[in-house]
Amino acid sequence: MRKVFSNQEIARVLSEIGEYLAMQDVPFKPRAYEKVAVAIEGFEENVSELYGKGGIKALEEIPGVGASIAEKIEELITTGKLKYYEQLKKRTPVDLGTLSSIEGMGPKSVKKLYQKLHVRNLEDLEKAARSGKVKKLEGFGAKSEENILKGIEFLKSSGGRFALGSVLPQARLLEERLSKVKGVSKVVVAGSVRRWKETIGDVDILAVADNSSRIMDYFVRMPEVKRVFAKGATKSMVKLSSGLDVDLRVVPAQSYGAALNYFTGSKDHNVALRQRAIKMGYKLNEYGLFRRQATSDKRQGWKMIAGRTEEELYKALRLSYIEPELRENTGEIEAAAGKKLPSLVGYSDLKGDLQVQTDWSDGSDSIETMAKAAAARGLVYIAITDHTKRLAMTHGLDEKRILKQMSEIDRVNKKLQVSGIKCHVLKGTECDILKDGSLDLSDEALSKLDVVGVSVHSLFNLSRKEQTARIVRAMNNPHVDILFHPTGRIINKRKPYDVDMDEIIKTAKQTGTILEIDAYPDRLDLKDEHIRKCVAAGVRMSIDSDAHSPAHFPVLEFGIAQARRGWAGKDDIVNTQSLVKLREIPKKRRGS
DNA sequence: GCCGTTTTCGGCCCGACTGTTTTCAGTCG
Repeated sequence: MRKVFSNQEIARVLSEIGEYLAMQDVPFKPRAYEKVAVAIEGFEENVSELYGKGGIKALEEIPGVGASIAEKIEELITTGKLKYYEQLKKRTPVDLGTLSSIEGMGPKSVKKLYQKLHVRNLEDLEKAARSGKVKKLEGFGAKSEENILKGIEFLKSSGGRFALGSVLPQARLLEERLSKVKGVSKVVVAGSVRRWKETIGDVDILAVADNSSRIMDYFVRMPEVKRVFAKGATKSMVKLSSGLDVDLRVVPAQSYGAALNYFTGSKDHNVALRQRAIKMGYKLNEYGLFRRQATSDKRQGWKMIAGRTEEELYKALRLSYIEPELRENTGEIEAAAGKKLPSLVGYSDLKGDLQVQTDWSDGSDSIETMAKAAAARGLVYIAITDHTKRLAMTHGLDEKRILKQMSEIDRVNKKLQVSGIKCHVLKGTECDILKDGSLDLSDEALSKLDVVGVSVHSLFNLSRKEQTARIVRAMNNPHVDILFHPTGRIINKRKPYDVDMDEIIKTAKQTGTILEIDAYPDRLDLKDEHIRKCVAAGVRMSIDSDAHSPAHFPVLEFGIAQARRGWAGKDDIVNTQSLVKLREIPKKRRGS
């Protein structure tokens, strides 16, 4: 059978071609490949299937794909290989993906390190840096060597944990497939995936089956299984070719709830639950909740009183049901005992999206396409928030172009209305915060917009004091509505910049600035503990996709999960509001 | 290598920062 390429795989090949071309100082092409890689990664339809239906013509319809790249995609899909790519790789056979994921390492450095020191992968690089060879290279120095080691350290410290965004699709696929195995009545992904933790160590899957050997056989023989660590009647453990470890456990139906609870965790939550059970004279384990009972021969026995469902388990422990996102033993058990758990924002509560990029800057699609895609997902408004001129590489907008974009938005809104599509497009910006906290667009331009988002994209290394003052000043601009991705972190890649979040939250409260929960799975910024502080302080938040293509809107569920982990209710999130109500918020702040 | 409200050929990829340098290459957004 011919291999069906996922969009991610095609995108990875194209983006590596871009990096190889950048190594050789080829002008313009790297940007073309990089851009098309982003477009394909975010493309809604499977590109292989698209090719199957419409051939090379259909490929050329994809934004950023021209005759040359279409041919390359065709070759990759039909032969499983791409000669052009192989040749480039042969010239510099390195683990490009990993090496360039180190902050500060780009294609030129990778090339030089390979040519001078034969660095092919992370281990080679660490060895070379530790032995002091790197700093002796022309163009490198002590500081660069130190930064490389720091980068490696950071990569390792995020060690072995995968971003939820990459794990969840794999986990859902396994869940779906395992549930089709004969004799299986229930399959559910438990563990940190079910709690929507932002990074995942391994995947725990729970199944109820009348014949455990059948599902276990199927599990260890799946095509993507690279190694089988263990295989038994109730528990098997494997490693997938993606590097992910997956455990499967088969439990009896009457213990399903207790097992689900046990394997969902967190460990701290479970320990606290068991302590509560003991105090009540019970015993709690993965098989159920048990009450002590005298038996006829006077020995102690245990009678199971709950465990078929999680609901009955919590009820028997005299707790309200605790959502998986809250199970971290950070006060949820006490709150559940006192019936004081918050009513969390729901997965279908969002009415709009306040951060969306288009092809006016670094997005891949038009305003109209994005609006239609949002409408198809049930969103009734979106704000177009393209980058501003300071981010020149994204072709950020200046005052002149933003005026032009505003009239384009008017045109699109009219067109949507005529065709009966219920999604209103708001005029917005993702305006750069400059070094001193001033903004990249004039107040006059900002005053014309519906939604002004601001964000930091430069000078991540300012001192805590300077960085905080910079952002606080921006938030004090009366035109500013939202602070986008407030800490700037990229999960597993870049630390948040040093900023006093308590001060930011305080300023948000004073100025009425909304803080964003950027739902993009490698950002998830704000993180859960900040969200909880915002909820406590009465600071309102927005959950935005940061979509750069129509296929990105589904990431909103990650943002909602993050909000739930931060105990946020519907009213804490502004874009659960209707457009009419939403519009009142910024207006109030401007005193009009 | 792509693309067309400024163009089917000639733009696109700017500007700041870091670390290495002493005038600049590499990286990032």
